[in-house]
Amino acid sequence: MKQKGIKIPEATIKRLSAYINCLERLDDKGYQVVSSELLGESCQVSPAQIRKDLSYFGEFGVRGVGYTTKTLTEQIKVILGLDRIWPTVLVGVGHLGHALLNFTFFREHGYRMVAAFDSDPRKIGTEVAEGLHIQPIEELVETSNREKAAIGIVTVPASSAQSTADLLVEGGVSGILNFAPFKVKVPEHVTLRNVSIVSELDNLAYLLSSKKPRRRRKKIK
Amino acid sequence: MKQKGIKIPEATIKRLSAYINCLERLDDKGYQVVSSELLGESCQVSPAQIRKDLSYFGEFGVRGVGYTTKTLTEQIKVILGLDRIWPTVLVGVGHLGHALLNFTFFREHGYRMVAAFDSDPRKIGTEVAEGLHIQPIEELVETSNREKAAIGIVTVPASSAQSTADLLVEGGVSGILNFAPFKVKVPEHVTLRNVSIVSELDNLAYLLSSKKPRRRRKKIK
DNA sequence: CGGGTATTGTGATAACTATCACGATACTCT
DNA sequence: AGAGTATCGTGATAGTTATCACAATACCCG
Repeated sequence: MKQKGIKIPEATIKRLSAYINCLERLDDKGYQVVSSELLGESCQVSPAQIRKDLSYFGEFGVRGVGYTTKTLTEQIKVILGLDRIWPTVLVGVGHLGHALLNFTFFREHGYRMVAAFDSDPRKIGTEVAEGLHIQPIEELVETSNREKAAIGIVTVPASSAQSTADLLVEGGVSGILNFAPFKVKVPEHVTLRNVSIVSELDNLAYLLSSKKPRRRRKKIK
Repeated sequence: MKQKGIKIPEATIKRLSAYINCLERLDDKGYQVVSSELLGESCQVSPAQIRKDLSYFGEFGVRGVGYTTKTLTEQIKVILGLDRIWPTVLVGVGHLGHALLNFTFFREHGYRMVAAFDSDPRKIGTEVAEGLHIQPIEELVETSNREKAAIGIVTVPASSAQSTADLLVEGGVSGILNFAPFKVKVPEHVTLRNVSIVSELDNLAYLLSSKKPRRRRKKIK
């Protein structure tokens, strides 16, 4: 067992999140116990990597046997802090925001969408997910504080990303997940993560253009 | 200058993509020339890191001066393969798919959406972006081949992610960007990248729950 | 109940990535 | 034109992350 000020690789955390999904899938398939090899195959990570990742946090398996699927799932959720409810607000209900609000995975992982905001007056009041009505930006700070929002999701255009982040900070959130293609700045006590969809595509483009020169299969002449 | 079979860190590619955005912003602000320090400040990367990243691909700056903003932007685009058009198809026009189809950034980076597919019969024929009408899944393979699609974006539910990927491969794409929370498998000649939005949020949850115990500011009593 | 087998947990090692420090060099100004 | 200054490019170094190999150990079976 470790976890005493030792720093955990970010990649490990990312994989832990993936393990949850794979474990749930394996559980559905009837595996009550999984080995690191089986889990590794399922989520395309080496068995050693999985064991190492888990070893940062304790001992969860039984030698010679493997891991109890359901138990391990629960334990990883505890590690990631998914054993509690995270009140979450979202700002910017465009298509992306709308998609996130209705993403059932979130609810399953403990994120509760407590409010959604948009600056477009025409959208105010619209029910965007069950029981969730769009509120004007002006109510962001007050509502966030009242609902004790812990996480703010930013899905506004780049031009208003910074002002949105500022309001969320004022609203008392501890973490911000930013989808806008603009590197916002937040006070030190607020944790920030940026998701850059364009960057992912660009990465793909790089791999395609640099790696393998390969031709499309044509009709055999 | 390098770039001769030397492997480039993936993180470098990710940053290069970010540099483009920052450079364009700085250009808008009137900077015709930028130093690694200025650029670094703008995109929150150390100056040394920027120079190192660029050094993998050549020499783009002038000692004592800096980089010509517009030129560097163009050169990074060449590095990433963004100096050409990438015919792209998208499968699964839910909210997320819809958001991506209308994301203007894509067009600016050279991705041309040539087709969109969905399995819902009610959506077929709907114009989802300018000049782009939703087609049935059944036409995926033929259309992709005809349009010489290079990239396929998967925004379908997890349950149909694998079958969608299979069709895209059959349709001749070289790369797949998968947003579904399911680790699809593709033949070796196809490059795959997964984007896990849940994983990003989980990462945030982990940081929040493990790092700093901090209390919400209440009214001063 | 003891040997055989499977599979974990982890220290050691290798591979990768970022940071640092400084030589190289182009522009500026007198 | 030469000294001074700014800033790049990069080899060396430090730090981080993944892989490996094997000791530890729990279950199975006769």
